[in-house]
Amino acid sequence: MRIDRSIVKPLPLFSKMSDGEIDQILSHATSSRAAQGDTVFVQGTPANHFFLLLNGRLKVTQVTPDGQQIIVRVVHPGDLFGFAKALQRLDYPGTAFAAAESLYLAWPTSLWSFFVEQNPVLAVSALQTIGNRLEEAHTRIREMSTQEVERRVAHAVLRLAEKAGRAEDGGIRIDFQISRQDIAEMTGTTLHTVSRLLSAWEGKGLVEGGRQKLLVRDLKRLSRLAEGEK
Amino acid sequence: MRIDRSIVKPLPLFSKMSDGEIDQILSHATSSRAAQGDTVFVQGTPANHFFLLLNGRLKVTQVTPDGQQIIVRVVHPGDLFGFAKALQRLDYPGTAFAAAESLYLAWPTSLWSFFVEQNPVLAVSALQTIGNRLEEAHTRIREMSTQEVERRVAHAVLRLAEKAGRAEDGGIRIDFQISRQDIAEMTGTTLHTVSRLLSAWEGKGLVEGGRQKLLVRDLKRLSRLAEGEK
DNA sequence: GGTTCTATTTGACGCAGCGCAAAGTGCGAG
DNA sequence: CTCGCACTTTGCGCTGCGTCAAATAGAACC
Repeated sequence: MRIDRSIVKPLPLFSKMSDGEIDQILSHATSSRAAQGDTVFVQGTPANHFFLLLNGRLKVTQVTPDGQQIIVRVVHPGDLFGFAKALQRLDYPGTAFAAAESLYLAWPTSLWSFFVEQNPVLAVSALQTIGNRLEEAHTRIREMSTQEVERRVAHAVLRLAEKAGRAEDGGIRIDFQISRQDIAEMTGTTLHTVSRLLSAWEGKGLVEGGRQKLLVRDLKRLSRLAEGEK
Repeated sequence: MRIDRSIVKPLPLFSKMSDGEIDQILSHATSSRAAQGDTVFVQGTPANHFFLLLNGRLKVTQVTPDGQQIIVRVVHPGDLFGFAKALQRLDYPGTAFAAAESLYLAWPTSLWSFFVEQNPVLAVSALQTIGNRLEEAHTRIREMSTQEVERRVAHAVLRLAEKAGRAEDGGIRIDFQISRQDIAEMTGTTLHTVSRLLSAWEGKGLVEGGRQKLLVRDLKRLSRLAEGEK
């Protein structure tokens, strides 16, 4: 399968690589399509591949031994994902599935060390990628430790708007299907509380709900709410 | 300043390097001592160095804009810390200070890319290090999302016992000064609740408290408690 | 040995948000 | 068009844990 260089060239991950290097890496990749609801990899299975999302949107979830689920993160186009091998793991720590029709590249994990050692720039980039992700995780921990639910949910919605927002008349549309349950799992609360909050916000004209849909009408006021101003 | 190779050789980070490579890296390092309470770096200041803890124990904290504090992590001997540069940041995201008399190495951040590109094995190791840290962060998020306070505190204490425990007659001593407040900041609760829990546990013979001290008497039962069995 | 400072304990009280339950609604399948 | 399912909304009662407040106890310092 032939993948065109121009597709990945704008991504920060590849920005410092020469055309030759990019081609070299792409020559080992296979591209795949995932329909909405399809899983890309499953928690606990051997981590045989690592991936790059070209298009669409994925949710990565973890299930605890006692059956509770959380959303670890949302994968946006351009993100590397599923590189468990770099985490010194043999299996995937979570399950990734498509929240929208998605297109992604896959490489065998066995090539990871090879790529990194061949191409130190990739190593530095990858390090930055994980670094960012670590920082996101710390942000989430900080929010969960210190903020009440309403602010956390507001922050989560704002991040979604920023990362997955599409301008629309009257606001910013979250560009994939997302349920109250999903938002609850991203913020450590219950779908009931999220529903109540969104209803309240809708009453104040901040957002507009819908089945698996969300439209942010007043970004400014939502931001203020997230910052703790009542 | 001359640092002997044998000090760092047993650390996983250096395990795959040749003596020559290790010497090369050490030749750029300076070693420092921090007395209890000293800060190694401060949140928001330019990240001019990255570090390796040889000895002692550090706490890394973050303060939120509204003055709330959380403990991001505890640094144990052998850990790299403060490599904000790899996180694509120019300043330190937190403050590190010594919870016990500590000894550490420091390198200018400007050498980071150089080291990584010179020495791909280091890159892979560093990636694994951050990967582990990311996983820890996710564990914490998962716990905060799904578990009630008692289990979270139990898990935190168990981790401390594992990473910083020293066998002692009658139990495992946490090997540095740690307050109820610290434990609260590690688990996202208040010092009051932690104090109440520890008192209750002490009554049941699980732990033994003290001012800034903690001794785990019954690891087994504490583990069961952490797993949710009452 | 007393004074002071900081850490810890403990009690009393209140409420944010969870659990439970039931009703409402949009959407896809047929 | 209608049926049925999955998602959402909303009400209500309860409780885990935070907040406020005050007492107690080590440690450090003079």
